[in-house]
Amino acid sequence: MIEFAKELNAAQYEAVTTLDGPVLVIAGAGSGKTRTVVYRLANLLERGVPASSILLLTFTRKAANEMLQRASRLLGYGVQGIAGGTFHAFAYSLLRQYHPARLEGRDLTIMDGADSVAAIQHCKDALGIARGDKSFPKTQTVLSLLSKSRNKELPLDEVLRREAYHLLVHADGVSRIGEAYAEYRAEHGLLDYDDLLFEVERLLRERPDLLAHLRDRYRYIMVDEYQDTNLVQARLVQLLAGEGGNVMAVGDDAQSIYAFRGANVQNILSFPQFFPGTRIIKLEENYRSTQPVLDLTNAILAEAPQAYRKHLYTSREDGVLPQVVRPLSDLTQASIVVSRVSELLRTYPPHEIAVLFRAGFHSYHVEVQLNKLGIRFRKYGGVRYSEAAHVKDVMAYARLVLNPLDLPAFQRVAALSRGVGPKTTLRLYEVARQGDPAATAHACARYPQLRADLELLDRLRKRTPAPATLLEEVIEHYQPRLEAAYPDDWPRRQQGLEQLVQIASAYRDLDLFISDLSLEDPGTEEEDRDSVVLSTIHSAKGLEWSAVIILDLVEDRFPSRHAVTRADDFEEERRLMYVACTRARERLMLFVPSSLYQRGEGGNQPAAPSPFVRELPAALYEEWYESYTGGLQRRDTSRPVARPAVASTFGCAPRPESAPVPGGPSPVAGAAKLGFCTHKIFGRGKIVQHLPPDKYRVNFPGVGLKVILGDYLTLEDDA
DNA sequence: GCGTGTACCTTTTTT
DNA sequence: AGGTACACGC
Repeated sequence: MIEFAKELNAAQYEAVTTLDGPVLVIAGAGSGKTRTVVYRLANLLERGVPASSILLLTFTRKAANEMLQRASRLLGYGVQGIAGGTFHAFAYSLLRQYHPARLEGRDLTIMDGADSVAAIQHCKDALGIARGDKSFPKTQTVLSLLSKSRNKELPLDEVLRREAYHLLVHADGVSRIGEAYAEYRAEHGLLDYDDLLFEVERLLRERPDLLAHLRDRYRYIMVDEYQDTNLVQARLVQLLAGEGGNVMAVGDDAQSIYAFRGANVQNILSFPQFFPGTRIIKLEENYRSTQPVLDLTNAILAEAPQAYRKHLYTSREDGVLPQVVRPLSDLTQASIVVSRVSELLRTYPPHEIAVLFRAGFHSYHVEVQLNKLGIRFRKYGGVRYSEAAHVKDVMAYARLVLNPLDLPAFQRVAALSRGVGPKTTLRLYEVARQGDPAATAHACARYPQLRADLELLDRLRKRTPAPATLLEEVIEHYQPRLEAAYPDDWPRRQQGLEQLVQIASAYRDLDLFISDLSLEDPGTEEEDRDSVVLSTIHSAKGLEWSAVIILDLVEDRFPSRHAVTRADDFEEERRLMYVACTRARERLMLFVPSSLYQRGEGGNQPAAPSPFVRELPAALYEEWYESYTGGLQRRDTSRPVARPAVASTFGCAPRPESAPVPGGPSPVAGAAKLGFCTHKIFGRGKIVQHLPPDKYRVNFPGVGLKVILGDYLTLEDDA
C-alpha cells in the first residue's frame, strides 16, 4: 500500500485524492506536478479503476511514458492500457479507427511541416499569386499565418491586423492560397497537424453514438500542460469529459510559451467556468531549486501580469548564487561555456548539465567547441531528426508503399532523379494516378532511375514486408544516391538511417510507424546518460537539470527580435526566460555576450544585454566578465567598481550597471546590506532589492515578493 | 518551357 | 545550412 498522506504535501494529497468531478491544479515550476499526476494514476488504479478507463493527455509522448513508468514503479507492477499521448497522436488514433474515409478503405496520410510548406508552395505557383512580388510573404510565413488563423480561430484579416499589419495588403492572396491548400488536402487524402484536431471535433459532433461510447470508456481524464492548449483542444476535453466529468487539468499560466501556435492561456483561466464546481488546487512549494535560484526566478516573474498568483517557496536554504557571465563575443562565449561545462563535469554527471537557448541555431558555436574537446552532447529542438533530408527521402518511399497517391512523397522521390523538375513530376504523377502500369512505364522511359524507383515500390507493395524490412530494402536502393548527394558526411547520415530501421523494428503497422514519426520526434525519445544536453527552451519544458547554462541573453536573440513589438509577445518571452531558469536545481549561469558575430555585417557587432538580465536586482547574482587577456574576472557587485580602461574601445564592453534602467529602481544602491530580515506578520524573508530611500523588496517564503518600508523590518546583518 | 547551377541572403519557438 | 532569385543551357 502506498502511504499517500505521508509521501505528499497537503495540496498534492488533495489533488491525488480528489477523483470525482472537475479539478484544476495550478502547479508552480518544480512543485512536484509530475509526482502528483503519477500518484493520482496510482491511486486510481489502486482503487480498482481499470487502466483502460483512464485518458492521459500530455504535451509529449515522452512525458506520458515517464508518468506511466513512474506509476508502475510506485505500484510495483506494470501499468498497461492507459490511453494517452499528445492531443495530436490521440486524435490520429481516433481518426484511424473511426474516420469515414478510413471506414471506406481510403488512406489518410499525415502531412508534416515540410509537406505543408511544399503544398503551399504548390498552390501558390498554381494560382500564379505573387510571381516576382518580393513584398509577398514567404511560403513558410503564409503557412504559419494560415495555421495561426485556424488555431486561434480568427479570420485571416484579424490575424494580420494584430501580428503583421504590413501584410494586410496581401490578405486576399494569402486567403486564396489557404482555400487552394484546403482543396489540395481534401483531394489527396492528406491531413495536416491542425486537421487532426478539427477532424476529430467534427467526428465527435457528427457521431453522438461514438461520443457516448468514448465518454463511457474514458471515465477519468487528465490533461497536462493545460496552459498550452488551444481552443479546439479545450473543446475536445469538454466533449470527452462531458458535463461534470472526472477531468483534471494541470498547468501553470506563468509557463505558457506556445501562444505563437495558438495556445490560449484563457483556457486554464476559465476552466472553472466551463466545468462548474471545479476544485482549484495550488501547488506552491518548490522541491526543485535552491533558494538563490528561486529568488532569481521569482524576480523574473515579479513584474509579469499573472492571473493565478502563486508564491513559490522552498525549505532549502543552501545553494550558490546564480552567475551572470559576460563574454566579449558569442564566439568566446562558446569557449567559456565549454570550459564551464568541463568544470561542472567534475561535480555532475553529463546528463545533469544542460545548455539552453532561444533558437536552434544559437548553439552552433558551442557545438563546434564541444566537438573539439570530445565532449558528447545531445541536441533537442531545432532541426528535427525526422526532418533531415535523407530521412525524409527514405520515408517518402515508405509513404508511397502505403499510399501510392501521396503527392508530397511522390514529388520527393521524383526529384531524386536528374532531369525531373516540378512540372515533369506533376505530369508523371497524373499518369501514375490513372493506374495503368504500361502507361506509367512508358512515361518514365526517359528517367531510368525513377522507373527503378517505381518498380521497387511495386515489388514492396505486393509483399508488404514488416516496416523494418521494408526500410532496409529502401535504404539499400537509396544508398548510391546518398553517397552522391552527401559526399562529405554520408556515413553519418547512413548511421541515422540505421537508427531509423531500429525505430521501425518496434512497429508492425507501417502506417502507425509513419504517423508516429511525423507526430513525435524519435530523436527526443531515449535519453543518453553520457551526454550533456543542448536544448531549445521550448524543448526543455517540463525537464530539469542540476546545472543550467543559458546562452545569448542579448537583445534580438532573447527576447527574439520578432517578439519585441507586441506586448503579448514580449510577455511570452519573459515566461520563456522564467521556464528556462526554473529548469535549474543548483547551478544557474546566464551568458550575456557583449557582441555577436554577424556574417556580412563586417564581423562583430555590439549587442545590448537582454532586458531580462538588465532588470534583475544585482544582489541576486554574481557577475563575471571576460577580460581582454582571456580570463574571467569576478565583479564585486556590492561596491562600485572601476571599469577596465579599454572596455569601451570596441563598443562591446559590459554595460555599466550604474546606468539606471529608465523608470526602474537602482539595483546597486544598498546592495551591500541585502540579506535576511524579519517581519512581524510575514516572518523571515530574503531581501531582494533596496528601493531607495526607505523601502525593500523582500521575498517571504510562502508569501512571495512584497515591498515593505524599512521601518517595519528587522534586518539581520550576516552579509 | 523546363531544369540546373550559382550567388546570395536570412535564420524562432513545434504538433 | 537551407531556401530563393536569377541567368544560362537544353
